[in-house]
Amino acid sequence: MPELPEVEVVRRGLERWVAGRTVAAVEVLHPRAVRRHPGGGADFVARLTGQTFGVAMRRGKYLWLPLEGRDLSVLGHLGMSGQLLVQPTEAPDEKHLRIRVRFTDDAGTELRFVDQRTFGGLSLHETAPESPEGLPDVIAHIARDPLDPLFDEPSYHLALRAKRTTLKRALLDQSLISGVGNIYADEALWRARLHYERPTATLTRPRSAELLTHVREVMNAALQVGGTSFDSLYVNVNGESGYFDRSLDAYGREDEPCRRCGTPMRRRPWMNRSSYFCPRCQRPPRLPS
DNA sequence: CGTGGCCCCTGATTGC
DNA sequence: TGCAATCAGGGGCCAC
Repeated sequence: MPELPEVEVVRRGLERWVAGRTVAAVEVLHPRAVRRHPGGGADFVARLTGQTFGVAMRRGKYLWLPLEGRDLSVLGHLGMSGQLLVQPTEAPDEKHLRIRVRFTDDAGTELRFVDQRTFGGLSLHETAPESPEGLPDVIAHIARDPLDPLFDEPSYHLALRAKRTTLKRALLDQSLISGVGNIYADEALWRARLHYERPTATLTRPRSAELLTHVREVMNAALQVGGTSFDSLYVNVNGESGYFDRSLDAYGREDEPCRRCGTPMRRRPWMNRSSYFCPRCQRPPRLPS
């Protein structure tokens, strides 16, 4: 499933294959794929047709395509199963094709949003006031991600200290730090030898800095692997193909030996999903609240 | 207002 | 073998 590294690969693909192209026609094949668009499918089509895409931007797991000469962007989120593909116009429709964007040029390709589970979608939004990056207004509350050079580390630490919540919740809270999902949260916590239920307020400054380093390292490692395939015509690698699977140390490794100490890894139900951890390397907090 | 929990969706997998 | 239950999980939304 796409987290920050996968979305960045998609962004690079869009920058290469879609920037500067003008929209000739738009088809919305499933209403849920545009549910975040305030005016619905017909309005999405009407307002996007004739516009020209600028260079794709990304923050966390969101990406957006600015429209040239407008304070307006197409905002995209891949959800669990979304893909943005640049396909030859004659390629057969994917089973879960939700949105198609045709262009006025003769490059012979079109942009397709394919999404089996329809957790993701596209929508048009105004640019947030005074945002140099052209951030869409509806994601103005999303924090910068750990790979953003302007990520504010001292503020992040202070926010962690002030919260009355636990570590993994904080890692998944997109208003504190964006781009971290369930998989990379478990990976970073394992690398930092921290338990997912540890209260954030107990983290010292060096400890939170260390955690952040591990978050960045695991994301950069995934990005390196994912970055190998964006030469192709496809804008993204398949988020479900699992190219990073072999490199995972925690996620999905229930009962398998911890790669540090050999203790069987554990899985715990957590917020309708799972947390994987080493019971020896990642000791639970003394007073779980 | 901060925090935690529920639920949207579809296909693969598991269990009886 | 077939059908139902379970699981996957990002994030909006709502209740407390």
